[in-house]
Amino acid sequence: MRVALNPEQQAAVWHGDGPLLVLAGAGSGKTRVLTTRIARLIEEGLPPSRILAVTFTNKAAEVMRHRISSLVGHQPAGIWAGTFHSICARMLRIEAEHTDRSSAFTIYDESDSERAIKRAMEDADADPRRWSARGIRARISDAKNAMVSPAEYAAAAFDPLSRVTGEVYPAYERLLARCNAYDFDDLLLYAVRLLEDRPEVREHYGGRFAHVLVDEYQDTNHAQYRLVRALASVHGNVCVVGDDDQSIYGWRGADLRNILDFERDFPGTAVVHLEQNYRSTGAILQVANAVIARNRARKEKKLRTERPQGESVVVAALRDERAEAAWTVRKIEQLRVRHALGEIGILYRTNAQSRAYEDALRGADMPYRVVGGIRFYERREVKDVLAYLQLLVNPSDDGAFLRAVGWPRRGVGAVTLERLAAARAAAGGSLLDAAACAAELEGLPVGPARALVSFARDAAALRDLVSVASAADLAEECLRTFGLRAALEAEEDGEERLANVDELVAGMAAFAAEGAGIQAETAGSELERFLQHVSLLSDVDQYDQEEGAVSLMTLHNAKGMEFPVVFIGGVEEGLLPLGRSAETMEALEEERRLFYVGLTRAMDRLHVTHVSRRFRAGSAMPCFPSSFLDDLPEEAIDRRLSAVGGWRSGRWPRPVDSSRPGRGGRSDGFAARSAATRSSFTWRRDPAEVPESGPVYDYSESQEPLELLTGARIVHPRFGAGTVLSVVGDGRAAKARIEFDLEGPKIVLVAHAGLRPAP
DNA sequence: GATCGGTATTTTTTT
DNA sequence: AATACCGATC
Repeated sequence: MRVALNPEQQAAVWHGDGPLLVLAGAGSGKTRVLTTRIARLIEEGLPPSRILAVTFTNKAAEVMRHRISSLVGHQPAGIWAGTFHSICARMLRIEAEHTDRSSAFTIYDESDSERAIKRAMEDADADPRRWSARGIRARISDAKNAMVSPAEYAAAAFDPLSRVTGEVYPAYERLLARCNAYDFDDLLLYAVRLLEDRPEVREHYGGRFAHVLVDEYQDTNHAQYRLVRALASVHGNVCVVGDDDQSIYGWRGADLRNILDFERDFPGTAVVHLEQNYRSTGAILQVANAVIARNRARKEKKLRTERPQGESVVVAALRDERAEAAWTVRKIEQLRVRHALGEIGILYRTNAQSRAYEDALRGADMPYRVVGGIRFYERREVKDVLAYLQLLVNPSDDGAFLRAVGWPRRGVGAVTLERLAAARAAAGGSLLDAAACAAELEGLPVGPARALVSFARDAAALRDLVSVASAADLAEECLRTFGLRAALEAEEDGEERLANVDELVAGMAAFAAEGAGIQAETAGSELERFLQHVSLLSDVDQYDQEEGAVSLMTLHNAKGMEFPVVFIGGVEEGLLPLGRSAETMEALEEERRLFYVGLTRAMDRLHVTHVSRRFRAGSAMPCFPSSFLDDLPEEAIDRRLSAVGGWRSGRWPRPVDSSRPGRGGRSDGFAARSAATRSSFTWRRDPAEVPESGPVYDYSESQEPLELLTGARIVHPRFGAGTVLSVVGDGRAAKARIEFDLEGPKIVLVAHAGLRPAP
């Protein structure tokens, strides 16, 4: 094994038994350390099956397996490598007999879960008008990630929402158990329970895995921490790798304390710091370091690079998102001589931002790939087909039943389903069972009863084939038997949907051909394995970096990647940091880390853009440069100003941030331009400046933020013309009190009102 | 019981 | 802008 490693990396690779914490800065070669360490263990004779490697995506696990095999010269057969979720799912399948679910369980994604919550709310008599299923789902998810049981939750619930949640939570749990289903959070939760409550299971896995290695440890939540702790309790050989500066999943329950307290939780921990960056130029790193240095909650460190200073980081101010996208594409065209398109990444905060880029790229005939957005497996038609298949594998799955029975239309509507649910409540069993006996149900008209019985009969017949037929054949059979193909053909935009369904079937065939997911330990039908496989796929897992295509993705999805050329768009107050996150320090710092993650993806060239106006939620919003841009070291950046956008003076007006003292504040919500204490820059005319096209609405003239000051004349789409009386709050929360000429005084939410300046 | 059309509500980020 | 939900009509 010959790999060039620096002394710190070597220390991590050669560290023997006992806990190891690797604090690895961006681009410091942490994946390399992890794979080399595993390769070393294997070369020393440890069977791969005794290693557990947790990665953040399935893709990362795949890459890791590949690298290990090229290091040791053979496939690391039997190694457990995957995400927390897929590893837990696997464990729950194997150990199904120790749980109250069978190994054919369904995995509910967020939308399945929300539907189930709605049904649980009915069971718990929670008023659906008063409480949103979405909100309750989020609460329950938080509780599960923190490993709070329904009883514990209810006991601590005092405010009204918590009380309702406390009632829905147990009903939801019963419903999931009845459906033989787990939601995403359950996979972690129940796996931990299995390990913590069953000594024989814990000893089995603890003994089996001689080494546990976890990547991206800064993004683990409490349940994941407990899982690591339980597995490591037997041998203590746990190696975690992470960077507190790259923790970006706090909103999903990730707890920074896991990494900050690691040394305390695992006594005798050896710590290795990797601060040598091998990825980025000096300028890029200088900018990134300056940005992250502003965070208070972090372990002090400074990444260094031996690479040359390189090109300055370009900061460009553009007029709107179209100009931003056009500018980006122009730049890419210039860079194309030196860089393959596959070396270029465009990153942004929200998926909605991809649209402008896609339009511009398409217009320029430039190939691109978008990671994320509307996911393939979340498309309506794909989910519909999956529901049928799910029902074959797991007939207890009421969610799948409801989805399947509702499409295509077969004369079974809400009323019939209501009666069916009532019958089931009395008799027990699943909705599918109840449907099979629908003929005996009193008060049910013949039509619906017949439809239900025949549906159940078809499902039972197909179910008999599950153990013998291939997944793809079963899918085809489903499409035919239930008339799905015919229904899609009859739909107006059915062609595309049909194509997606065909792609799904092709995917099943490919899955079988690759033998993917075939694990000696996980028996079960091919269909069963396929379904569990796809429900845990992430966007990134389906992403194949292509030589000839630009990559577009959110900053979150870009974690762990690198590109020679990076563009980060929409670096504006309210978008990055997003929404109200500037209001609390924790949220603001997480947004800053997200920006930092984006900056550190770049190897050679980095571009940051912001605009002065952007369409959001249907209306044009004024935009100001992100406060994150305040900290950029002038000597490492190159400012560009397009003539059709940006701010002409070297001063940036922006909404007053009341949480930051020292800025001039006005009660009306906006800083006067003269009060903005920005330093002056020299703006350069940008060579790639975008020519005007089409009618241009010169925003900077007609609707500067000052226009929203008291006395400004505006036009509201519904209420017509009016005069601004006052403005309270800022960003998305800004509310304006406006005296309308015809309707009198009203308070409107600026973000939603779609106000225009009066002509 | 289905379908259509209106209105209300909504947007982070993802396993 | 896009979707979900609700109510009215067929």
